[in-house]
Amino acid sequence: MKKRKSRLPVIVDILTHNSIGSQEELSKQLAIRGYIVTQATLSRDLKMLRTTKVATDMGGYRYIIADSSHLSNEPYAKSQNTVQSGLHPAALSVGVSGNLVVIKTRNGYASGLAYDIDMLESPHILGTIPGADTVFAVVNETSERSDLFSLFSSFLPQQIMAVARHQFFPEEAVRGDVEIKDDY
Amino acid sequence: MKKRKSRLPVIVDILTHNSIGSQEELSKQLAIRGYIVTQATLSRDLKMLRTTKVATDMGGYRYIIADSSHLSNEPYAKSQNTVQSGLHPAALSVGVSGNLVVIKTRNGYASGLAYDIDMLESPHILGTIPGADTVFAVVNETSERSDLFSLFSSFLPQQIMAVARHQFFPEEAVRGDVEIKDDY
DNA sequence: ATAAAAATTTCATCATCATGCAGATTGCAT
DNA sequence: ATGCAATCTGCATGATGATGAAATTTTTAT
Repeated sequence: MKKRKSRLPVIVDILTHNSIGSQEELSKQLAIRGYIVTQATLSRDLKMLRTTKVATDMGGYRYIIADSSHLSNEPYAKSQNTVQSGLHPAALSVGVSGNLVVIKTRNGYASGLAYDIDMLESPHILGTIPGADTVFAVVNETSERSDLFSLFSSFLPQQIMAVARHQFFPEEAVRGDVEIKDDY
Repeated sequence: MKKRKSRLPVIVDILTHNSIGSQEELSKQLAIRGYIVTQATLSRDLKMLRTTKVATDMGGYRYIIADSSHLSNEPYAKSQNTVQSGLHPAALSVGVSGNLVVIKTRNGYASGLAYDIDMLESPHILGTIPGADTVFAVVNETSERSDLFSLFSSFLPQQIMAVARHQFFPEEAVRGDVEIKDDY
C-alpha cells in the first residue's frame, strides 16, 4: 500500500480542477478514483505538496497548490477533465511583456488556469508558473503576438481580451499605460 | 472596541516580518502591540486578508499573505508601517533579465517582499510571484531600467542595489550574465 | 437626537487539521 | 532469502481553526 507516488499527481489534478475545501472532501474524491486514504495521510500529502487552504471569493475555502515549479514536463499527462469548453471565468486580466504573458485570476484559481494552459499544449507556450492569483506564461520567442492573441482568446473571456488587445497589437495602440485593474 | 480597521494593517505587518505559525501566536504578537483579541476574531481577520498557512521548508507552518491585491477600498495600502520607512531587510540580492526582476530574499520572506512591491502600485510592475526565497517581478515593457533602479532603490538596501547597479545600467556594464537560480 | 441597520467582537462549540507512535510495506545490501 | 533501514500508513488524540448566536459599538437615515 505505498501509493503515495501515484497518489500525489492525482491530488494535484483534483485540486486544480475542483473546489476542494477540506481534507475529508479530498478523501472522497480520491476514493472515487480508487485511492482510499485517511485524513491523516492527506494532511501529510498536502504538506508535502505545499498546498494550502485559502478563502475564496464566495465565503468558502479552497485548497490550492502554493508551490510553483511544474514546467510542462507533464508528469501526469493529459488527464481527462479540463476546461476545454472554453472561456475561463476565473481570469480577471491579461497582459504581455516581452516573452511573458501575465494573467491575473481570482484568488486560488491561478494553478487551475495554468494547468489548463499547459493542457493546450500550444507550441507558443513553453511553460507556465502559477502563483496564488497570477499566472506567468513563458512564450516561445518565435511566436507572433497575433498568435498569442488568438490562443488566449480561445479561452479567456472576450471582454478581458478586448481590454488587453493593444498589448498584443502595439502598433494599433492608442497610447496610454496598461491598466491592470484589480477589483475585489 | 471596533478596532478591526486599525488592526488589519498591523496583522499584515506582523505576518510579513515574522514567522507566525498559528492564530494564537499572532494573538500574542498583537497583544504586545496593544491589540487584545481572541482567536475567533483572528480567524475572521485572516479570512478577510486572505492569508493562509503554508508548510515552511523545515517542518513548521507559516502564515503568508496569499493575495497581492486586496479589497479595493484599501483600508491600509499606503498606510503607516510596512515598507515606506524603506530598506527591506529580508532582501539579499536583486537582478534583472529582460523584463524580469529577480529578487532573492532570506528564506520565507519572499511573500512579504512581493506584497510590499505590490503595495507600491507602481506602473512599472505588472505583477509579482513569490517563491520560498525568490520573487519574480514582471516589468512593464515601456519602463526604463533607470526607472526600475529608482523604484527598487526606494526600498532595497543601498548595498544590494550597488552590487546590482550594472544590471540596471548595461551601458556601464562590464559584462556578465544574469544568474537566475531557483533553488528549492 | 433617535431609531434602525450594520458591523465588530466574544463565548462556546463544532469542525478540521497535525502528529506521535506502532505496525506494515518496500528497497537494498548482504 | 534474510536482515535492516527507510518509507508509508492508520489510529487515536491533541492542536488549531471556523462559526452560530448574542451582546455591544458604530454607522446611517430619518
